[in-house]
Amino acid sequence: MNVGNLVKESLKAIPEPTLRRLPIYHQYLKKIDKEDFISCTTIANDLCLEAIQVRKDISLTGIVGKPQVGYSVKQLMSAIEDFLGWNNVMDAFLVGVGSLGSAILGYKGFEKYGLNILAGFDVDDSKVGTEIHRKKIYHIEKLPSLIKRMKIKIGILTLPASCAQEIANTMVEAGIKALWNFSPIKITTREEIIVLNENLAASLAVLSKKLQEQQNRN
Amino acid sequence: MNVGNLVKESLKAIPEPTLRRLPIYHQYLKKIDKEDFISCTTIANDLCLEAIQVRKDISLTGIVGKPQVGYSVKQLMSAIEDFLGWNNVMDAFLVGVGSLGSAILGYKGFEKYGLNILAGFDVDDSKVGTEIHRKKIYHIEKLPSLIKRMKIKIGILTLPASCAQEIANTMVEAGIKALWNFSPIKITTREEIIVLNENLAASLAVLSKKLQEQQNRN
DNA sequence: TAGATTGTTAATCGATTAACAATC
DNA sequence: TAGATTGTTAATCGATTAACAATC
Repeated sequence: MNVGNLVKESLKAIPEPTLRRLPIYHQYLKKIDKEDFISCTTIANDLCLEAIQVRKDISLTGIVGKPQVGYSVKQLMSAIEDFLGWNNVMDAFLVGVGSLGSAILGYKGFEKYGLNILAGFDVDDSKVGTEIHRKKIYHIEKLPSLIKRMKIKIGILTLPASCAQEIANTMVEAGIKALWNFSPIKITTREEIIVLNENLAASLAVLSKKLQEQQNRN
Repeated sequence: MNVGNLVKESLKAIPEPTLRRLPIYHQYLKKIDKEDFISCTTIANDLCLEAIQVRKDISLTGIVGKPQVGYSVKQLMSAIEDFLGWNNVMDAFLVGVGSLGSAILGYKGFEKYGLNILAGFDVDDSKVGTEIHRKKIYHIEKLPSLIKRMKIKIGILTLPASCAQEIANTMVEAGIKALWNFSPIKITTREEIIVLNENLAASLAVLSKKLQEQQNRN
């Protein structure tokens, strides 16, 4: 692969399915890091995937393996970390400190994955001013000014359906560039803003419909 | 469409992207249910989708619209409910009553979406015997016998990476047919078991990589 | 009727999978 | 060297999108 291709390659967006599998490879490699080298066949077998798919995903991170040997586990892990930006931790605000919001505030794993939740926001005066899992909770009124002052780019929404879109709009106006939305409603914004809608009802629909289909088959 | 096609159609699995969008249409329709009829163009515009995609999704639920008028909002909502089985509530057990597990135990929305979490399970003796959000917490030892006795088909995993696979295996042996996994590791099982892996690291990878790409573009 | 909308068949696009050459 | 594995190009498959006929 020549330099021209590399440039072209880097301009092409990475397929979303690949992005979703890379952390799974990393989680898997963590468990088996006694081994020096691993082949994509082994990874695929253990994760119920196709070897060719693993190989293609890995090639997108830019790492090269050794024929007859496989990939260096260490090298592969750190290539995934670099590729996904886990070494450049980004700050985020979380809005809506209900039970799901609190759980996410307290999740220790995010910093390893490049995300640092700085603070939480809520309208509930009994929460404002307290700390939850060591993160300060501010009144939602302060959200726009703090987003601007601290140049926060990522917002996490754990809000009721009724106000999620409105608060999302406020945050985007204040300069937020990416929204991770756990509210039970789809958030829509200007095209250039990244929105990732995590919809529990959507996932549950997949689970229960597949279960129905499975039960009907027998 | 004749009866033969209907039968053929019902045997074909519904595409997963469609299953994920149907609940989003429902959440959207709830907000605007003053209107009698709605066109797929309107739905698509409001949800940033393509009209043809909405039309195709809707057609898979079996509902028919009226040319020049659109779809009856009421009819469409109840068709989605029926199609996704929201009227046949299924029981589930949740394993791992940490902060995420507790949040999910307490989420009121699931019953509307056809899921009733009956109880929680944990190894922590300070939790066993208590109630969290009105759900009893049992020791994980009792999991297999209760799954068998109550014929539970759905398990929700909110466990640390270190024990998630092992407990999943136990549950499948006891008769669980579907696993909804929030643990930070991919769960693999026998082919006929439905597994839905919700991996926060995977989602975060999509969000942060897209944000990187977006920032590099400018 | 004219026109807007649905329903269906065909074309396109992107991800997965297959085939095979390159490598150690 | 032979053989196992990677890397790359081509084929396949499924979802999205386009085109257009059917409908009220």
